[in-house]
Amino acid sequence: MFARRNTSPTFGFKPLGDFRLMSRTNPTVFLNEYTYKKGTEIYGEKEPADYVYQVKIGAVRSYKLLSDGRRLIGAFHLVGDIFGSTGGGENHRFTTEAVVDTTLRLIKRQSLDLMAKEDAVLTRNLLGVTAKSLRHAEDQMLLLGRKGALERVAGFLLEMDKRLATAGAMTLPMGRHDIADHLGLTLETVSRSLSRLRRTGAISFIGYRQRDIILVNREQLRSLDLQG
Amino acid sequence: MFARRNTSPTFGFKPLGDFRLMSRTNPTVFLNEYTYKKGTEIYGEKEPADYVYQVKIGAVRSYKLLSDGRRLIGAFHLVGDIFGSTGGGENHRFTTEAVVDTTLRLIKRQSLDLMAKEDAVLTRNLLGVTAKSLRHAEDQMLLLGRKGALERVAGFLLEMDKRLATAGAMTLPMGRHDIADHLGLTLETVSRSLSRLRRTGAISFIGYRQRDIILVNREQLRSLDLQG
DNA sequence: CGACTCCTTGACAGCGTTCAACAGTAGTGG
DNA sequence: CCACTACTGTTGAACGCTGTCAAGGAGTCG
Repeated sequence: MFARRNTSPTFGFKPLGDFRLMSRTNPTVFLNEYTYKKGTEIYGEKEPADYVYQVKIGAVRSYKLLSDGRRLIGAFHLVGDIFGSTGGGENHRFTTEAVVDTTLRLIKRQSLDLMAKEDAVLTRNLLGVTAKSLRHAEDQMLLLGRKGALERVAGFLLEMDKRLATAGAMTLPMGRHDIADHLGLTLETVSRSLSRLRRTGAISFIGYRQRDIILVNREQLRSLDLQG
Repeated sequence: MFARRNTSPTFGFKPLGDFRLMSRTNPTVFLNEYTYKKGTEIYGEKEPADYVYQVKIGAVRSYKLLSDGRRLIGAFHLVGDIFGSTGGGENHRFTTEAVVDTTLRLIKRQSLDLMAKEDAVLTRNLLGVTAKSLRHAEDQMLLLGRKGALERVAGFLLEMDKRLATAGAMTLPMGRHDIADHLGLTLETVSRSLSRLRRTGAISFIGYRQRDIILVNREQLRSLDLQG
């Protein structure tokens, strides 16, 4: 159902200094860049975690599957986001795929771990990355456990608005199916919720592209998406 | 609805060496012990995170509320568990309460942070605690987003069985309402699911105490709780 | 142009919630 | 120690939100 071919990543070697995990005492961490075509797998669940990644261009989904095919997308990783860090664990806990054509920066985790043993700054940066993932997961638990469909979709739009932040309108990189599997809904319910938000004037689609969305009334969305 | 009186904790001063976060290079961390009566708050969401805690006796629930009163219990902390670490953040992200009369070990986070600045071992232990919380939250997302009621309850029983591990039977410290708010269900659905598991012979209650449960057929429970 | 993907919309079913009644237990105060 | 009350858990009935099934439109790609 969700089977994908695993295309070899395009190779691109390049030392770069923009990685947030960068150590201060050991600033010469060499980074590779790879480009993944839309839909290709970056790594699989339970595979050894050899790299940590940062999104340079594109978007990534990381998900878990139940044995009968049900899928939950734990997170979308957008430009600038760091993912693949397991917080010390040996294996990945999610499968990740490129949502669209995506370029990633890579750093070997082995060298990272060796450095972290003697580099408190780097370790604390790793802690920061892990803590950020934890905060997101905690909020997502509340959403999945206790919010209705309209609240989930409204909350998702507000989050994407913050993270994509392209003046006025935003273009969602992912389709309805991905959104549904992130919000614990079906794609039909996501579609109906979006239509309802459009009818009530909270959002607006641009032209025929159903992924180009304007948040017309953020206040209305926020009132739908109750906070703690 | 969930209002509780905040009883002052019983004071008990005691240096102890059993805290897993303990630094190797700085082994003289002094710990306090406090006892909280059933139902009392340990700390509130958004309060400054001044301490990290370890459960010595009892059980703790940590939860978030929506403004209309809906509650999601993100985690139960049982004997030995460490909680309250925010992974570097300044404020707590959950409210925590004692589920039953509970004794905790405390360590001042300020001293922890100061030490961690120069102590890579301690920082990596903090990272380990945070990573463990993250793993639990990730599994809980899958449960809340994609599992049915019976699967959730079966999975919960198996998890509690592992963590409580009292030969043969286990005594759940929390009531149906707490279980429901942890699993994203209502207490009625939890009760019905448990009754159904009892009727099908997967579990059994001991005497009249509905919190004393024997997992008669773990294999049956595992087949209900699909894994990835 | 045809096949495919993605999205929307409608009709209907089902799972879990809501509302309600009841029983057993624990807690409280006389 | 008992009576009273509150709390906890179970069960039933009806409702409603979301899922399932199905059809169709619009855009994309070869």
